[in-house]
Amino acid sequence: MILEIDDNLVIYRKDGYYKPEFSPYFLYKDDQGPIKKIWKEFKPKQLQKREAPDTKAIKSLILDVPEPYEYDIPLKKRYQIDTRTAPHYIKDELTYLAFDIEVYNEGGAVDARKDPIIAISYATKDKADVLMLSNGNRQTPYKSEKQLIKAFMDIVLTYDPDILVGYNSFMFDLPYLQKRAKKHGIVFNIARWGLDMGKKKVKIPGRIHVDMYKIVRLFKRLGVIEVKDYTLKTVYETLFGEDKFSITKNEIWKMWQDGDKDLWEYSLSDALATKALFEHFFDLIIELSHTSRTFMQELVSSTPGQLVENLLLYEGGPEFLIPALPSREEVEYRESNPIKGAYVKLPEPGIYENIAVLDFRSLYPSIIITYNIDYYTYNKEGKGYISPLGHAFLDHPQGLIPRILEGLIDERDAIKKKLKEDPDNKQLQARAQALKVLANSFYGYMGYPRSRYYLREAAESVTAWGRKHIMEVIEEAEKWGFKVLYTDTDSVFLIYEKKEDILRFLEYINKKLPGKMRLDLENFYIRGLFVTKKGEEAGAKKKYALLAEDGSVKIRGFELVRRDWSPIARETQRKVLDIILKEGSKEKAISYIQEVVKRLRRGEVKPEELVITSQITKSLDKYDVISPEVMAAKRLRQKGEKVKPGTLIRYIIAAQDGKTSDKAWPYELFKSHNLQYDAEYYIHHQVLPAVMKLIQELGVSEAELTENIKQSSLDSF
DNA sequence: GCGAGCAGCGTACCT
DNA sequence: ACAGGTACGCTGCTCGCG
Repeated sequence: MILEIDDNLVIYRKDGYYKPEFSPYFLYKDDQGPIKKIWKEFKPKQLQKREAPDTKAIKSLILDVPEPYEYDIPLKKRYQIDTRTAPHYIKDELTYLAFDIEVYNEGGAVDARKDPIIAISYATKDKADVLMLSNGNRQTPYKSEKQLIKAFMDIVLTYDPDILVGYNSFMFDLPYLQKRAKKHGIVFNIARWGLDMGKKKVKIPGRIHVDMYKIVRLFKRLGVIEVKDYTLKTVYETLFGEDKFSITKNEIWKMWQDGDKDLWEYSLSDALATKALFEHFFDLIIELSHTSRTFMQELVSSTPGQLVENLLLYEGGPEFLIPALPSREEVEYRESNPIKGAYVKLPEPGIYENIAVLDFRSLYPSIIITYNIDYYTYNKEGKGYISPLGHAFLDHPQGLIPRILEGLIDERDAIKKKLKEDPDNKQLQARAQALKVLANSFYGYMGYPRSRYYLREAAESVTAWGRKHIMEVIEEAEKWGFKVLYTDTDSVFLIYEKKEDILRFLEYINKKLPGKMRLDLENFYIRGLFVTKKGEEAGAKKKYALLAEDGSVKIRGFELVRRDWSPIARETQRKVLDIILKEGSKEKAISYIQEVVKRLRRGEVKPEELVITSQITKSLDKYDVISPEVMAAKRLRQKGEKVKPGTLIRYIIAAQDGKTSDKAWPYELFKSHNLQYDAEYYIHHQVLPAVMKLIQELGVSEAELTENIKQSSLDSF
């Protein structure tokens, strides 16, 4: 079992490592036809200096070769393609150790130059412990930070795990350990064979380093999980539905000084939670690795686009000529010419009964397979399937992406069958999920400007066929006498009288659909709500709530699903939606809203309920417009906190003069400065906007509600 | 100098 | 750094008024 292949083509197994004999090549055409040229023969001097041929260097050296091909394939990929080497992990043979460090810091940003490590926790399959640094109040075996770090190194080297698991360990724990060790004149080395770790990147030769933070971000992009932020606590709690032990981070230093047992508990809980996350996703990590032909170490730092590319290179490499990566100019050109996407029907606002939701099963993958849409089947002479935009795709031979997609979908169907007999089989579940998320990523990759296999004509044909098919369903449904409430991309909302009519309609449509395409019943709903756009008569797209027969409520788009709205507004909206869908009581909805307004005016609402969360996406100085989250972020930075792209800012609007952004304070500062919240802001900019459109559908006018609110505010004083 | 109206930016959502 | 379609808050500008 190969654990990892690094960029220098060193192959690591559990029992050792080796470097295979391998001569990478590129192709070029001349009068004689295609010729294979070995890289190191081409310009020996420049290239043999390096362990790994640098594809960029090669590219610049072969510009004078007529029609060069496949000169930019990374060495590791070239090796995988030519020797048919792909990951095959065996779960039961892999050992792992999760870990986490705590740092002493009395305020401001944590700084490796001054702040020592005070605790290191770890957890393996059957053991967990905390190594805590001694202090005046609590004696432990670790009298110095140096001893602490060495003890942890010993634990790793003795347990000898194949996989080292952390949470944000790429960016924090491992570099921090390295820096602190260096300060004490030792090398932090936990490699398997005594090799040094990389100077820049954190590398642990012989082991796989899995940073669960990165995995969580990848899984979010793949649509595997849904989390509101990426802290270990949030992710753990969303996944397992139970509270994780936590403490206030800026009290860690004090807790350590006091010898507080809760710090020990907290440190342990971080290692245990990291381990739990890893174990929860272990099967899926392995299956995604297998399916995308991506070794686990690479998978950890991959994007969905890379996974798709790896699979395409591996499957197509030996047979199809691999297209080169696009130049910067080409990427810019592609970016400035986006392709037309899906069709969304404008809904009529209102409350409806008896709604059936139908949707196409894997719409874009099924279109790609059915019409054989591919980089290699695109035909300029107009032969084959003609898309609604007039682009042609040969009906045979089968293209690379259609072939791969069909393989993924067929295998998934086979696994689904097996799962019927063995429903609790975790490995099969993970395999089915891996196949699904990968299949769903291909359309995006076709239209991804940096893709090797980008083809505008292909990507825009996929969406054009998608629009055509959904339009046809709308037309047919109307012919059948159904009211078509709403459609978005691949789903159709119909109002029905008898469920049986819907089933007959489905059967009729499916008989007419070509190839792999299929329309499914998603569910029947008792009641549904569509609202207007703010301040307009027209319906709002991508915003609705549906009450299913089992009492569950499906909510899309509303403020209550958005993290950049405060919990108080979201919770009030959720409650009002519930009242509307389940009871339809105007009075109850109004009195609930009044209660919330009163609580806000009386200052009874806790700060946690007022926190608005928003992400910073670029460097703080690059913002031209200072929005509330940017202002709050600047206040954090002033205090010494690091704010980078990707940082989530949690802020509260305080009662003071000025623009909204002037009043935006980071949650921590809001509390430590003993600020008051701006009740009127939360009433008029959060709670009321969130519920107004809902109760309008119940026939409550804005005047009626504000009148009630004025009265309720009088009552409260 | 001031408020209303609006464009553009920015974020997070839906499929 | 896999796609496009959409809603909506906020800032900061222009404009009309005086």
